[in-house]
Amino acid sequence: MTSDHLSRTGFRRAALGRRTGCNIETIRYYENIGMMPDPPRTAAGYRVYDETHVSRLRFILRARQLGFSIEEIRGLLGLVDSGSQTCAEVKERTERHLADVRARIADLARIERVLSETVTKCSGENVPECPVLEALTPRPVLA
Amino acid sequence: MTSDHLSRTGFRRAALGRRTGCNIETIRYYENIGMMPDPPRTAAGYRVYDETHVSRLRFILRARQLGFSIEEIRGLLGLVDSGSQTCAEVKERTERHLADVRARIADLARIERVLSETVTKCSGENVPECPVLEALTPRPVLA
DNA sequence: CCTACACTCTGTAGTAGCTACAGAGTCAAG
DNA sequence: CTTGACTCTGTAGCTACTACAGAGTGTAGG
Repeated sequence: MTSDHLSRTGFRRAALGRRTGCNIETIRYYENIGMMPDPPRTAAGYRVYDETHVSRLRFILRARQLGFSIEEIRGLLGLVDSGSQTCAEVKERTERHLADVRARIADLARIERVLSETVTKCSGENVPECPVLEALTPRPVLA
Repeated sequence: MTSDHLSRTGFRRAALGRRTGCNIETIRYYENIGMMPDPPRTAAGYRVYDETHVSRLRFILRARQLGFSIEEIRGLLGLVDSGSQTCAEVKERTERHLADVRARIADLARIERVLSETVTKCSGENVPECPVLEALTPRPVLA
């Protein structure tokens, strides 16, 4: 690695992955779908990253950790990139996402309740009859 | 539709879909991946279903509603099909799945907490500064 | 100078669980 | 004999990655 090819602060994909905890294939994926900018290249075609890429990737990763979809993140990044973001707009988007998260929790909580209630009815013995299987086997409509 | 081709109780894909609330493409998908048996066919190649298919499909759909994965359902069906199911075995599998559901709830609850706490800090005004964006923008390590 | 090794490049395929479509065939009723 | 509703098949699309093959690059050690 010569300092001709990588500027004093530049580094490559593996280093970006190491600094952010991101899989290096994922970095390329984010570039392909336009979430990360196409970085400059060395003469040999190697990507060269700097601190701006670290920041942007961390933003994306943190948003993913908070359950934002790629499209939601793309929207947030678009606002920030254009400098047109306002707290009002971001708050609204976050509240929409939050509603979605709460809906998913409600779904899972319903599942959790049914499963845990059913499982308590299980004898846990070596018999073929099982309340779980009965719950999965809908009874005839008229019986 | 002649009664030569469809036995007295037989019906086709759209009818099976209607009776179970299942998308007809999904039925074919379950057959392709071996969750549903290949049904008999008419001379023209049309699938012919009966009540056994209704039961099995309802089992699958109900299990999906309870969050079981296709592979988990395949396992349960395998037990039932071989007649070797015991309450002990089914209970164990259900508890493993339940643990998974609870882990997913915990993940989402953590997300919900962070998002809702952050959103309460939002002024919601037409200013560019936003606590949500700050939460997504990791501060420098030494500052 | 050569080789070994670590890294990078690209395109592509696989994961889960469906869902949808194109283009062809079938069947019964009007 | 046409219309319309159904069916058939293979295949592609969706989300968000992850992994691999096969080729190229750059550097350190011998």
